[in-house]
Amino acid sequence: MTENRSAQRLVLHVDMDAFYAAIETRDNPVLRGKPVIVGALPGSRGVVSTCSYEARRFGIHSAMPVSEAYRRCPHGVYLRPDMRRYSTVSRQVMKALETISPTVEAVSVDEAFLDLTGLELLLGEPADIGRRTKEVVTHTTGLTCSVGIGPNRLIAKIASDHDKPDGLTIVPATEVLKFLTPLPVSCLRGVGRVLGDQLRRFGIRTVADLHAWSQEKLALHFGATMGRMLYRQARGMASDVVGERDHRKSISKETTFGEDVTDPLVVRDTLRTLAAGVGRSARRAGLAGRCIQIKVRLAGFETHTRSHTLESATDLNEQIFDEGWKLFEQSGYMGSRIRLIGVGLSHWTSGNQLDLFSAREDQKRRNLNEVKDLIVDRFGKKALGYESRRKSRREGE
DNA sequence: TCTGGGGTCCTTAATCTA
DNA sequence: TCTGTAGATTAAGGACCC
Repeated sequence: MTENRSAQRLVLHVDMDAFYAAIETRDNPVLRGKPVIVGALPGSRGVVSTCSYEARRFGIHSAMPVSEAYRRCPHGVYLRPDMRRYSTVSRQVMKALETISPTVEAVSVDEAFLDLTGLELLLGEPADIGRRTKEVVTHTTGLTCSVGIGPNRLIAKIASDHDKPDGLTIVPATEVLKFLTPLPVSCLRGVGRVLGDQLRRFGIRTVADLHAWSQEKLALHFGATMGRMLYRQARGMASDVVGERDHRKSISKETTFGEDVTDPLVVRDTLRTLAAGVGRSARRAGLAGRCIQIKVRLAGFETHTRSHTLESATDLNEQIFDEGWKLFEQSGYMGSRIRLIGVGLSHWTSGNQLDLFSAREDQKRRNLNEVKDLIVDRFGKKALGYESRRKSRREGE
């Protein structure tokens, strides 16, 4: 984190090029050279996750509504994401990166930071390490990536985005301001549409414009936290620590209905399914949470949340559902046109804070639920019915 | 144009508690 | 015992990221 140390540190950022679309094209050569769009299918509600560079020529980009993408490119190839396959490739990429540096931090399925500090003696100049990283990734996966190298995470990340696809950009510590100041403020972390608009109203369009503002002035207009963050980033100051990511802080599942729903029974059934998904994820991660939150998006797209903190933690499907349904009943949205419903679990509590007896009882129920999940996963719901019928027959004998 | 899903972090306000 | 206060916790909403 220390800025004076930054001069000696070296951080590399790897960003896979059009990751999902590239995997689809690699695995199905017929798609080569075609606009490939991965995300929701045309005719459904949803957005584009990733698209090939051929599709980008039509102005398509990620987060664009798929209806708009289809208008721009009706002859494109539209595919649903296959996250399991992408995760497998992602693990191969991360494994390959570990041959470059022992400190690899996976930021997402298609991005990672590497700490290169001290490796120059072993692997050569930053440019050599960058080229070698790209070679290793391509050799392992058959995919290309873009690499940025800089004195901290911010600069490395902006550098990897600077020359895409298949690029390599190196920004020495002495060149940071020269590299950063001509860029638009939207390249900075935390500057999205809303803050971008606000900054523009003050005439701030580039990092150079931002650089001219004092921290006090920024804090006055954008709040102390944001002001400090903008001030530091405009000077290329950021964390240079690469390492393990913090553990996840929440688990949630949500779904957007194909058409808005007013029937409480449909909402209830959906919430039950989502709660089961949250419970299953929590048990698999060995987590139990005290805070249950629901999310409701109405037809007009306004989104509301309601939450409740329990006295003790849970990971049980039924309890997550019960609390979630209670929150929905109390929310006053019953009978409204619902676009999306979601449920989440957070505020983890470690097991030793639970009352021992109830923890044991909970464990029994957890085990039972886990077994039921496994049976349903592997053999479908019918198998569960068969098991319970056989059990009741045995008990009757 | 008409907006997914799964996350994190920040802000603000109300309430609780030492 | 009463009151003021600061800090923690809870709840809700929003922005942003991939």
